[in-house]
Amino acid sequence: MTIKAQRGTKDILPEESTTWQWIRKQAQNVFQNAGFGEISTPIFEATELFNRGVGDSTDIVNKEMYTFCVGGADKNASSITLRPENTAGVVRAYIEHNLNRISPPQKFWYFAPMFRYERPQAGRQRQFHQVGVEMFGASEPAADAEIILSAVELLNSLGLNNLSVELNTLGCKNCKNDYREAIKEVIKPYLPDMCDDCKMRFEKNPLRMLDCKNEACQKIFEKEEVKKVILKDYICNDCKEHFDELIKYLDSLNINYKINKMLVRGLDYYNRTVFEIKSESLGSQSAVCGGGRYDGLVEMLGGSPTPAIGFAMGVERLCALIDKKEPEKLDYYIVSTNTAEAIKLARKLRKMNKKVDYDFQGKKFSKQLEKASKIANFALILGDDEIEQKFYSVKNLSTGEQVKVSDINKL
RNA sequence: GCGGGUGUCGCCAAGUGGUUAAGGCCCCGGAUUGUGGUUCCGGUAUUCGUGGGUUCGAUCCCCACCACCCGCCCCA
Repeated sequence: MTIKAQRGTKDILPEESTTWQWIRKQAQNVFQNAGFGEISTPIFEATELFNRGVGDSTDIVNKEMYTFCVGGADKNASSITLRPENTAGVVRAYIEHNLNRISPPQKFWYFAPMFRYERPQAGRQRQFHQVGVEMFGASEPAADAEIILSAVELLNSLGLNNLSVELNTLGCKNCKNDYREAIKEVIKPYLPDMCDDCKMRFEKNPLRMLDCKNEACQKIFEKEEVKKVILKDYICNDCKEHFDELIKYLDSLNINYKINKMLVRGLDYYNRTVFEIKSESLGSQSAVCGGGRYDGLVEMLGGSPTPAIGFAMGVERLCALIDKKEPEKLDYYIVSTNTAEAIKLARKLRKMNKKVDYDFQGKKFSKQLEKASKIANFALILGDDEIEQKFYSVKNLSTGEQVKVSDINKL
């Protein structure tokens, strides 16, 4: 039996890697132009970080974590977990390195693998990659706009212009509570008719009921008195103002968005602004980007109270939406019957920062040229005549035109 | 975790309970021992996801497992 890649993981081969490199480069441009610095945190963290950070009531923590006990019977045995998302780790690093000493806002971006033990399907793997940003120390609505803008800018730079942003506000500590209680109150009589998941959500995280796709549950949300509660603004004045201002910014930036009162999101740490960017063409795994504000998280993980906001995009899902990038061709393929000369020439040209390859297996001239035509823009012919008379024959492989060059620096 | 579908070469695929498992692309070699992308010729699966079972005999029938796909759940 040969060994295969683990379920839900895959190899990124050079062919596909071209597209990945491109995405990463676009992200780097867009984010660094906007003042984000790259941050890389370890792929595993103390399990407790996610339990506390992501939240005990989330599916991610309850059933999707890759958790290991290391240290065995040792007294120092500890539980570690492969990160299922990156926000908790970045917050941990922010606190650990006192990054609040930098004058706020502190802005970070990342491109990194994540791990969730889920049933794989299209657009969903056990090891997948997220590209995203986190920003600390700014509570202003303009910060929200800036974050959403950078998400949109990245998507645009990838050629994805038709995705719409869904937007909602969950309110702050105070009004979120009122809202939650009001929902529970009005739903309570119908609870027996709801699905098992919602019965559990009712206790643990009632707002999550709203994005249940179960028909019976949806019908309950359609009921007049329930709808009234959902649509009634429980949001406090501060939160409302925050949201209204954000919208003004988005309008002035001509960013398309749709307000979706049912948008809740699955991670516990969110408050106020939450948003999602979806694509029609991804089947059921339609979310390309998700994010929001998490003003309480830094404090909850032991830092000083610090407002924060961020988002993450699924790189594999982005890949599915954009056209494949062709790998760049070599500048030169050296066609030669003299390997010793070819190798020296290749070295020289590579030092001149040219992309160069050559044959060192003694293949026939015509085979070398054939190879050249597949992978390079020019064939650099270095045969006995050339070596003897000290020149190079340079053949343009798309036009067939061939010229003699005596000085290699003039290539 | 639940429901459904699929599984023949790197890729796309035909195929049948019975001696050697079509074809195309890609790849390799030759025609063309210093001029490619066209053409022509030739080569590449002891094997049909894996393991059992039924059978004189199974790629094709049955069972289990695995992987992938679609939906649910969840999320990026």
